[in-house]
Amino acid sequence: MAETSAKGESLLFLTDEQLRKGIEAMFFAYRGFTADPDRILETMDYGRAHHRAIHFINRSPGLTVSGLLALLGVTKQSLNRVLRTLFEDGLVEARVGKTDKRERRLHLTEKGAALERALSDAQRARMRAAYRAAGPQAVQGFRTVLEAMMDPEMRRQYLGLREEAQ
Amino acid sequence: MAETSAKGESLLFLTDEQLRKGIEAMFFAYRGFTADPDRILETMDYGRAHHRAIHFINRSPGLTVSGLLALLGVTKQSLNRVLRTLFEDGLVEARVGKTDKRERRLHLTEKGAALERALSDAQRARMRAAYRAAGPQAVQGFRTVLEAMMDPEMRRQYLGLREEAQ
DNA sequence: GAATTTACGTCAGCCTTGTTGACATTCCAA
DNA sequence: TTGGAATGTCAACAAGGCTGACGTAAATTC
Repeated sequence: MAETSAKGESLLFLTDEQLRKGIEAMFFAYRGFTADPDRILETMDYGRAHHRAIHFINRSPGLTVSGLLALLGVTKQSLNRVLRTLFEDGLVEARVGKTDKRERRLHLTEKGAALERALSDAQRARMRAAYRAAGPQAVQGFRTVLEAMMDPEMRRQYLGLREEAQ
Repeated sequence: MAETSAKGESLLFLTDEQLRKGIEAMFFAYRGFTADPDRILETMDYGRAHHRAIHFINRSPGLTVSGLLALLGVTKQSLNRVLRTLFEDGLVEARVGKTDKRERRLHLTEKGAALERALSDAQRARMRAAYRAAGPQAVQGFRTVLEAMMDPEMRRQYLGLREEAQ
């Protein structure tokens, strides 16, 4: 992949110092990345874990619990604690699977969708500003490097998004 | 900034869908980013918080506690718990400041430096593989977008690295 | 039709890492 | 000399990870 650019021209970008800069960039940028939604969440009684669940349920309506578990990479006990509060507060609802009645298909309620919008609007605003400042070429590179940094299994999840909703 | 590229050519990279992909890329990539050091840390009795402290002390020997506090963005009580175990285990040592004797200048011991090397070797290996696969142009874009995504204060910290050691 | 496996929930307990609040010490600087 | 900065520390609490064990209903397999 990335056969395009002059890859062999110079390996200066692979020095330990360059890599360290990249590592710190990830650290600091991730803080910015989560800062805006975190501010919204803390006014309610939610945390980042709730945000992640809401995000993926919104992205793939009808997602099963085990599907969500695989995406988030946590234990079911941990996820359940979060899901329970989302059910109780009426942000998420579970519908029994049509073909397999053991499954619980997760959907956002109107209220849940509203929160999702608030959270992702905030997060997208920052992302949009960063993208705009950096330009399309940089965005392309950004995505390429991030994708290469994922574990293979996560990369599958990331790339195979479209076909795993119901 | 980034006056270089054809910025006005097309704004397709700013669609909500593109932004959502970017958001998920950050999420999944960050998991990969921390996975290797995490594996090493959990064999010892340490966590990610220890890693972060060790990283920044290594980068800026002689860093003060409050300097580290600012970099990490946590409370002193939280940091202190971590620092204490690092002192006890002989990975970090504190030297009283020369000019200001209230300050405790933090340094890695040989043992601490060894752990730092192990952790950053693991993390750099993944970063290097990603960089190599993506190519220098992509790496440039990656860094540009991440930098734009940081909070201004964090960007200062990130860019002003070199001059804050003792 | 019985046995097993799968999907899910739940109880209990533990750990790390974050938080707030309060208080003490030391030392620099005005 | 006095205020404030740099630091440590005690206590208590919360979020959100984890493991282990157990239960139930539905699907699947033998």
